[in-house]
Amino acid sequence: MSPKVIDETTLHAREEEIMQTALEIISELGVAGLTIDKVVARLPYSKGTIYNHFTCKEDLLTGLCNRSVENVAALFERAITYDGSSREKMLAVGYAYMLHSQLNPTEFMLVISAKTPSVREKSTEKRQEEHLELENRLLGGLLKVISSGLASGELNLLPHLSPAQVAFSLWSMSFGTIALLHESLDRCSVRVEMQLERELINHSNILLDGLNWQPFTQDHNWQETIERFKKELFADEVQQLRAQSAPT
Amino acid sequence: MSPKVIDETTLHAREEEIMQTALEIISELGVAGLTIDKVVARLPYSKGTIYNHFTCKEDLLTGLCNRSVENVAALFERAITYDGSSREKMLAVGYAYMLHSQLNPTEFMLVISAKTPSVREKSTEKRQEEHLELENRLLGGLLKVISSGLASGELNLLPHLSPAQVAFSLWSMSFGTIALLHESLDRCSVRVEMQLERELINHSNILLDGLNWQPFTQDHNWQETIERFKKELFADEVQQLRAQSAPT
DNA sequence: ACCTGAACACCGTTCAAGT
DNA sequence: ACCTGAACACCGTTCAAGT
Repeated sequence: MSPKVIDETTLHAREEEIMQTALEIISELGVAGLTIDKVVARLPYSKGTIYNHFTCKEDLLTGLCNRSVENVAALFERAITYDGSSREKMLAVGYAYMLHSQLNPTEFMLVISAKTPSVREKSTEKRQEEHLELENRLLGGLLKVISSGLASGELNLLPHLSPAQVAFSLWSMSFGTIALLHESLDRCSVRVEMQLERELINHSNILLDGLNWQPFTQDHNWQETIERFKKELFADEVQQLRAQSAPT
Repeated sequence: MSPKVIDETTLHAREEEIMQTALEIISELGVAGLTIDKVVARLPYSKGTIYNHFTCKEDLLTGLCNRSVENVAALFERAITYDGSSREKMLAVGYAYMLHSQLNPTEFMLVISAKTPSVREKSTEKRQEEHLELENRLLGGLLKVISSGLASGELNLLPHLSPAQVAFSLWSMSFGTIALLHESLDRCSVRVEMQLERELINHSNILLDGLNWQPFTQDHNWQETIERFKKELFADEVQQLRAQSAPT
């Protein structure tokens, strides 16, 4: 009999199905609760088939992580289309990052775990390279906004700072703020009084002032800018977030 | 026969021994490589005894995390004794955090993992409360420096920012920077050109400028301040770091 | 060429038996 | 009162047998 060959798109759809199921399990039971047995139990495939797609559990985690970073990149690319000053665009990117982390708390956690050496070391070379490419895509968006700020004269860098360093400072700040205020992390008494949206905007403004990026915090109505983000860029996401936090 | 009662200090010493062994295993094999079997194999106690000290594996991880935060707190308390301006003291705290993360990369990773819901949920109430206390001790140090900056007039806050928010912005920035440049995390092409010490100082300076904390970056020789940190505050730690990175 | 699931090795946790 | 380690349930991974 002629050996059956499964076409690419079926394979791809199944991979997507496996990842979606794994994500659901992690949302319910945490990363530690993810088990290949449980994935198999929820799908019409056998263990062996899962292992045809992912070489090991960690490879599956890296796959999920990449899927999430891809969604973030798409959101960033939408953010920088905002019709406003370069500093507003930069803030839009930070806001997009925050929205994504709120809408997908499990995925945000996952990206952190997937960077852990124990996960990374076991993942496929292929999926690791894919991850680097995706991160570079993220940074590309930031660098575009930084160049346009420099070109327009709104951003006046101190001489010792490169555009890449500026991008990195913004990334560090956003990541740190979101990670520490992430709902799935412990709250200490100081953190409980913090609201993620408010603090992220505060931190961004402090940093952008420190970078010498005009208009400065006092010279612009940033609350109005945020309102425009919500309407013009992220209407769908904001609605999802409201639906999610509203009690049934 | 009179039942034998084991005295407190012996128990405490053994707990320390268990944690030290667990930390060594994690350094060698990663968090995922930690196994109670492996701990037992390296110590003269049985499985049951380990479970007398820690209710489960996650409780042991939280114990390790707390031990690490305690060391950070001690380092912070040393940092704020620096004989200089309030802004220099603040920078000293950030520098202390960075030094700790470089000297104890495994512990830094561990603190992140221990905040993960899957770990936290299984830990003892007692150890979780201990964790909150320790974090408040950390923040207490920061708040002291902020008050003294406000008192001396070196720090001029915009009206909408509270001292707690300032402390939190500095914490987020340092945490984000260290986490993203941490040796155990993935490097993407932009990150490879970054040096942790240089970037942490850059980021702190940008943030402190943005907070309106004098003297500003251009008005002071910060490299000199760092050199004084190395000599006056952290001579031991800097030496350890050199010994660690020097090839044998 | 691809799928299946029994089989194996390993690990967290418990607890009856010992001192 | 405390320790021990055999025993159990569960999980990641493999691979011989099937289609």
